[in-house]
Amino acid sequence: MLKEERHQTILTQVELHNRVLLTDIAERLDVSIDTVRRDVKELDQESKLRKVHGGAISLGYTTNSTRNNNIYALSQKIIIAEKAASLLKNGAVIFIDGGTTCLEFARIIPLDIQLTCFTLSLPVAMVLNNKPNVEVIFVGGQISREAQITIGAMATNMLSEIKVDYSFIGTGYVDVSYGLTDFDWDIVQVKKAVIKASKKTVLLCISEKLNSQHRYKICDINAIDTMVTELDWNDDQLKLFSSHDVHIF
Amino acid sequence: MLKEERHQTILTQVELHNRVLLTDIAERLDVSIDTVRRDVKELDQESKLRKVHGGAISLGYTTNSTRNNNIYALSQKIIIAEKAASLLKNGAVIFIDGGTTCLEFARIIPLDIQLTCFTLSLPVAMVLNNKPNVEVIFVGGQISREAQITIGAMATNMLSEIKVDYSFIGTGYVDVSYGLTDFDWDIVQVKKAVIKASKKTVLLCISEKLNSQHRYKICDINAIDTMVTELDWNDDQLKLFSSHDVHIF
DNA sequence: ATATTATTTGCTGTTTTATGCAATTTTATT
DNA sequence: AATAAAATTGCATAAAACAGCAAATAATAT
Repeated sequence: MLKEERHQTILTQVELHNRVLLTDIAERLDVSIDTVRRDVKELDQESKLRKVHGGAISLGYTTNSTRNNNIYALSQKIIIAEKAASLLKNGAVIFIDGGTTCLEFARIIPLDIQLTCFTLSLPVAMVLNNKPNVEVIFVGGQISREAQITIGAMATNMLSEIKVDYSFIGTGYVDVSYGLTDFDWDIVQVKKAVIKASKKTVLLCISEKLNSQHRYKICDINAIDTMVTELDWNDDQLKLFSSHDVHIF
Repeated sequence: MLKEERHQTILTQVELHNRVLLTDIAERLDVSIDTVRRDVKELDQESKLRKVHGGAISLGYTTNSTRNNNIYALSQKIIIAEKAASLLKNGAVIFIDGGTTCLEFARIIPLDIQLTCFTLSLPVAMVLNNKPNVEVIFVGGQISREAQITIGAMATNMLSEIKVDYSFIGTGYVDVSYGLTDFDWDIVQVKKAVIKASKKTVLLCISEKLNSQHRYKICDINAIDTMVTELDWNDDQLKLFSSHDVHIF
């Protein structure tokens, strides 16, 4: 039996049951426990699973609390959040969207800056509420279970009655020529309302979501005033956006 | 059973019930109490929960009262919450107030009951959002930092446009003859609006807050339809309320 | 093909870790 | 203060991890 086959079997078992015992694997593969131990050690070093005393567990199984997306994506979001935070001005009235990138942005807001923040995201509101100099105003309405934001007529209604200096939206899918899109109609509606309610709109966007589209349109690309990504843009790349009135950051 | 699995089970139980007894866990996992104690100790050191005498409690219950180090300190609130939950009917449209007692109530709502819940409390909304059969509608407005609820004109405005079957309010200070009071004017305003928006009002109240008053009046005692406390009331005690149209539970 | 080298595997003894039990101390409640 | 429950401590046992070694296997060079 080849090592690679064993590795494959172990990974399959881990995915299937969320956990395995070294003794079970050793018996099933008919190899010594030491071999299994060495296999699991390697797989652990390759970050394919997590080795624990007596066995191994699936990576996804580790925590149910803070959705531990991959670490790489998180670091990208933090880069974006830091860039966006540098745009903040004292005393501003802003809006912060839902989603993990915007949550990261909310977390990174300095404690000494004075802001009035509208939001429709429950986690964002919780985070902002711990900033001593931020006044939080929550946009009410029906709560979307997965997204943890308010959606629906009540939300768009309330949004139609407010005006903010800057909105920071973390919307999904951006195509230079077609504009911003999303796959959820309700979410598209609130995002449209948010953009309408803001004098300037800042888009927080991971580069991998560039040049992709979904079912429903939010707005044209030039409805965005500033786009923040994790990249350092060179002139060639910037040219793509040159015809649109978007500031790339 | 791997240690990691036990940890996960313990954490899940803590999230669900806010508190667990070491003896319960030991029985459920079929390990000795010492093992459970060691597990909980580790989880405490990892800040995944808070270990207390006899068990563990969920974080977020950092009630910074000095001697809240026993597992039964929450029991009054849980007794009230359980009583109140028994009043729930399938399909009802209800409102849930802020505060720790109401949060306890929200947590204890059975997973299988179908409800539409309005709330103005961020923690309550987060909890309800994890109940598969509860539709959550958040009352928007300015967020009160300490209370973690919405206050102000925006909130009372939105409340004036809704009507619920039952509201569960966890207001502070109750005096049989004078009525309900509180020391925060803004909170009094929203509570008044809530009572107005509900066909029936249920008051969740720890007995120690009975017969005390504060600056601002919320309503008369007979504006309350049902009062839930942690006590078993005898006839003598009930007589106090006999002249008012309040159902004591 | 054969010899040489490198890698893998299983075994041994040792060390570490996990677990349960009993005796003692601490804590909470009446 | 008295009592009962829980925490702590020390200890024994067993399981697992580890390190080193030698045989077996695979890879490579000659």
